[in-house]
Order: sequence, then structure tokens, then C-alpha cells
Amino acid sequence: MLINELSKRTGLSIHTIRYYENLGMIEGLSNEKVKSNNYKHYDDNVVERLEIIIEAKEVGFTLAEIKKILTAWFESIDSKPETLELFQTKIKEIDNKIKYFKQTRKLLEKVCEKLQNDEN
Amino acid sequence: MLINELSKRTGLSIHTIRYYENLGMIEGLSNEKVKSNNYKHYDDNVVERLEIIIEAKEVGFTLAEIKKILTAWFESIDSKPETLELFQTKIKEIDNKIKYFKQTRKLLEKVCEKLQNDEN
DNA sequence: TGTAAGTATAGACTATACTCTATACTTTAT
DNA sequence: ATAAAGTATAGAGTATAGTCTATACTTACA
Repeated sequence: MLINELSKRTGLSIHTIRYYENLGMIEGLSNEKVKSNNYKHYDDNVVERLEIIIEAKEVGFTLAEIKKILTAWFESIDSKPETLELFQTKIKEIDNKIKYFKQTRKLLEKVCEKLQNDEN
Repeated sequence: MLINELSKRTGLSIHTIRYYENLGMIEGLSNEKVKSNNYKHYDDNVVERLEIIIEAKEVGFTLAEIKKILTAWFESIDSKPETLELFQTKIKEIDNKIKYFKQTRKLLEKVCEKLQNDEN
């Protein structure tokens, strides 16, 4: 698929996709046989990678961190112990964040209750 | 307390605290009786506000959103229905995020397993 | 066949959230 | 009394993550 379809499939703008491609997080390939243009083709793997990017961003990972996740997951080249440690640290961070989330959720609920009482 | 102690109590840099103060998220008061300086004094309420800021930032709220939370919580002036709706939406967002977190946690665990297997 | 839509590349611009620097004044410790 | 440390203010600079614009070329369709 070309970038337009990829954009529609993922919900990301064409600009954002190209931004990620420039960062080396995904890669499209131009058809070697077609010499008249340089249009890049993206396969389902790229869709999968973009979905992981979206999900991991949601959780607060930086693009640099997500790039490492993708490399470890798809390329498996980067099997250095540091990378493993990074991810183990990140898992702990996620557990911590969930705690924060629950605390903040409670705070927000209290705020809502307060607002509703003040209304009356 | 002065800004230095506030910084130590919260772990935030003096610069960051002033940045938040400029945004109107916290407020220090200069002692009216002392005319020789303009040093601002911060009370425990400011510590509490900063702790809420830290917690809410962790959860991905923007400073603009956090400012609204603080206003609703401490000043209760902003009891417009829009604000209530905003927070109710945010609670749903938090629930959604927790789902994402759990998914990403699973992905990371799989990545870690993969890395550990590749090592052998 | 021409014109609208799609694609590629580079670079400028924006928003958010800091972070640092410069300047000037005040307080504290020796 | 003076040097070091603390404080205030304004404004410049940085990092991250886009977002937009300009230019140029290609393709698709009426």
C-alpha cells in the first residue's frame, strides 16, 4: 500500500508517518522495477509497527524508547543486556504508573463529587 | 518557606517552580511587612498543589488540564458544567489508558522473554 | 491531454514543558 | 564590611513531537 492508504489504516497523518520514517521507526520500500517514481510501498508489518507506536505512546514512552522496543521485537538484533534491563525497568515504571493512575482517578472522582455538590 | 525549601520538599527545581507560578498554578506571597525584599513565601498548600501537579503529570495530563483540576479542587470557583464534563471524560480516559498500560506491559514482557531466549 | 490528486524531500514553524542565562538586588556568614 | 549564597524577573535556548509549506515530479481520470 502507498502512504495514503497507510494513513487511513492507522489514523496517523501522512506527515506524522513520514516523520516516523525519518526517525527510522518504520520503512517503506520503493519498487525497484518501477523507475519512473520513488513511491514507497508499505506492508502489513508497517501497520503493525505503527499500531505498537500508537499504543506505546499512549503509555508515555518516548519515540526513542519505542524505537528500541520495535528493534528488539522485530529485528532482535539489539539483544544487548542493557536493552533487556531497559525494558525490565520500563515494566516497573508501568506498574508504578498504574498506581499513579488509580490515585489520580480517585482525586478526579472527588473533584467531580465536589463540583456536583457545589452546583446544588 | 522560601523557594529553596519548597524546591527541596517537592524535588522540583527552582526554575520549574517559578515556571508553574508564572502559569498561575501556584502562588507565593511576599510578606507585606518586609519592604526591603520581594521574597515569596510558600505554605503547605503550595506543597500539596505541587504534589498534585507531579502526580497528574505522571498520568499524562497537560499543565493546562492540571490547572483546571487545581482550580476545581482548591478554589471551587470554576464549577461550570463543562469542567465537570471535562473531568468525567478524563476519568474515562484514565480507564482507557490503564487498558493500554496492561497491553503494553504484556508486549514488553514478551519482548523481554524474546531477548532472554536469544541470549542463550 | 490537461488538470486535479498523490507522492517525495527539505526545511520552516508550532506547542508544550521546561532549563538556562543575565542582571540586579538582598541576606547571611565570616 | 565583604564575599558567598539566595531571590526575582525577563528573556533566550533546548528537547520532543509533531505540523505545515514549498517545490517538484508522477499518476489517474474526465
